[in-house]
Amino acid sequence: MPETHSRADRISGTRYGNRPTMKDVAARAGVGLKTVSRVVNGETGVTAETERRVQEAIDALGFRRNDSARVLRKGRTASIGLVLEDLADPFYGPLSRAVEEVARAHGALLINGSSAEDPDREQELVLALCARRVDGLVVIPAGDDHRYLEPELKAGVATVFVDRPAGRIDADVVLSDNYGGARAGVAHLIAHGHRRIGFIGDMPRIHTAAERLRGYRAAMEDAGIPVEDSWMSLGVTDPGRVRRAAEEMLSGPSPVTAVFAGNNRVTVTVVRVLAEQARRVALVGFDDFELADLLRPGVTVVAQDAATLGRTAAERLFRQLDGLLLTPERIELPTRLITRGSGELPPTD
Amino acid sequence: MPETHSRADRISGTRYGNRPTMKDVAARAGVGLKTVSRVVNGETGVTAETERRVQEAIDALGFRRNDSARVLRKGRTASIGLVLEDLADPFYGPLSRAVEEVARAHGALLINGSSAEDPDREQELVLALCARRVDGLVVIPAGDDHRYLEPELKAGVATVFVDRPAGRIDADVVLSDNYGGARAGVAHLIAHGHRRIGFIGDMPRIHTAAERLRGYRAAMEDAGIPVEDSWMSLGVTDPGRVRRAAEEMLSGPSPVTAVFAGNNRVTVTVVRVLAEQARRVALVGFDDFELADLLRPGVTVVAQDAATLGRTAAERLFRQLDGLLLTPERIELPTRLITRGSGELPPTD
DNA sequence: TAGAGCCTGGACAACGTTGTCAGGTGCGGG
DNA sequence: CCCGCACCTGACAACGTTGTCCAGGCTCTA
Repeated sequence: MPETHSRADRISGTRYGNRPTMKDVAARAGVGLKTVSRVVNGETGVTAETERRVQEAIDALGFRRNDSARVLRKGRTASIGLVLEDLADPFYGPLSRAVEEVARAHGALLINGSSAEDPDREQELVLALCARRVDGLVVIPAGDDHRYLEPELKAGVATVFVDRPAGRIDADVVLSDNYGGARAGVAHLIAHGHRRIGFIGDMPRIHTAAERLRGYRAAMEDAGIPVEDSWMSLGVTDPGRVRRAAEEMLSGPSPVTAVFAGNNRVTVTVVRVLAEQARRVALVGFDDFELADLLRPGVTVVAQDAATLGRTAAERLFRQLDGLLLTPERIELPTRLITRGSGELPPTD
Repeated sequence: MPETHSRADRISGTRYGNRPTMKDVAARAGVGLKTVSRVVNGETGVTAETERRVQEAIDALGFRRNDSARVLRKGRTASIGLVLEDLADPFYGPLSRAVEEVARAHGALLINGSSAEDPDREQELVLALCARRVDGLVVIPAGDDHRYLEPELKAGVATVFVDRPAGRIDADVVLSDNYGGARAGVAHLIAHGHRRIGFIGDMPRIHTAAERLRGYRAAMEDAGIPVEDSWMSLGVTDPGRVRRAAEEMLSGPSPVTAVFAGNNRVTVTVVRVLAEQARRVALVGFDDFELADLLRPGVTVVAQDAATLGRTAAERLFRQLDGLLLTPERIELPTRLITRGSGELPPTD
């Protein structure tokens, strides 16, 4: 007989779902069902001898408690859901990990899904998670109307929004100071002598993009600089179009001498474009990214702390679950300007 | 009365767990329980009028099917588990996302957890996922003994290992050609005239690290170059120690003229160290990373495709679930050498 | 030695859903 | 006019677990 069993053996041998249950364990150990339950859950009131017998049966049968059934009985699932835009985006990795760590500390598992920036997909995911009866939700919203969550909130699903506020419902939200950060970043460029400053950002229907745009406008207005339309490119994220947008504002009738990039993906593409330019163009990006310090010049950024964002949200979620939070709040975390060279270049007309 | 309701209202109004059930919907609609089930699941055999009444009750009560109970009845959970090392590592983001996409295409959700490279934590996570009765598991193993999974495999939990093979059990595995990739990378350096080549990698108990080391040794042996101990640094990953290791092999009695970095984190740190050196040292890294092309010189790497790794594994998982795969297999994906400059620098003694 | 109290173990219902099956209604054909 | 058939609907059990409650046996004390 060969030493390795093929999967066919395994499946046909014991059909899927034919896992041993507490009943089977009880039968084998010659005890009652409830006694097995007690042993499995480490409850008191079982003789050492009985416990040994039960444990033996558990090991022999390869029994593992079915948490689905447990959930049904107990009400809580000890799992939380995280809905974000794209797990592959380096900004969300640390955020997700931070949420996971907090969940782990509370004995909960993390289910997560990517909305791909699509409101319908976000809703679909969120509702699927609610159907699974996750105890709580951390949501980085793609859509701007979350009334579909009303029944869930009523039913007691803890919910915290991150990075962008919820739309048309009253819920906790943890976000970065996008407006203040962008404003400071653009002011930094102005302080270094720039007046024709370009802005490349995402669609203004995305809250963060709108706020950063607002910060850009505010900084320009503070300095009394009228903004020309050709300096702004909104709703542009894919590399090809960002490239074109950057090239246009660099070569137009009143070419910019500096660029403010609305997020990390945009920044990276702009870096590429600027590297090809003959003249030196200043750059400040929103979001820090790895190796920004190793580029020549180093890239000056407005940094937000994704991990802290995630940790703060998750902690708030569990405080909700403990019944400690009564009123939805808006928590805004500060950003930090990190100067590395690209934002300190003087204008070259 | 204020327009916003406090969370206290919501919770005390309807206690947690007091969600409407099909029974409630049935009572309100004046129909039987099973009829509600039929409507909710889109089964046939319900009058339009009855369906309308039921739908009305559903909307009025904010009913949502409890998938936990459904799972209990049906046997499958339509969810799969992904256990990896660290979600925050840029290598795992795309992998995780790829797994998610495949899961989504099969109507399944993804639960994931980070093992933090700790075998105990890996086991804890895997077993927790099994207790939730995930239909399948994609595991990037941290440990090297997976016999604890035997009962689960017997019970029919589909399992695919990724990036590193399972230990002491017979299971599907999808991995990159670490040995061949490293060998090609080091051979590339040798072809450019280097003989004193350093290797900085992770602990050899990690399969990928061991394979890459083996590739390094093979390439050196192919060229008839005896390897000196001082050129190798194993089990080193945190930036501080990588830095020290790199500095030592650059300044020792027989200083290296080129470095092969065993993974992306090591590569990045080595780039930093090399940037501070007076003489030019060649570098080839295992794993590609964003912006590698923008550095001066661009960093030559042996690239593996994390997304393909994840997609391949997930697809295989679902084929297992469909009962189509009978024998565990080992699938090895090729790597690709991407030359960007750093690996083509000549030796400078 | 008898009664009280404690400890251990088991029977039973319930969690919310779905599969099975049988009952009831309306309609068409023989 | 009645039978049979198709169609719709609902009662009931079952999924695997946990909470409640009770029975029986033991020890301890008066």
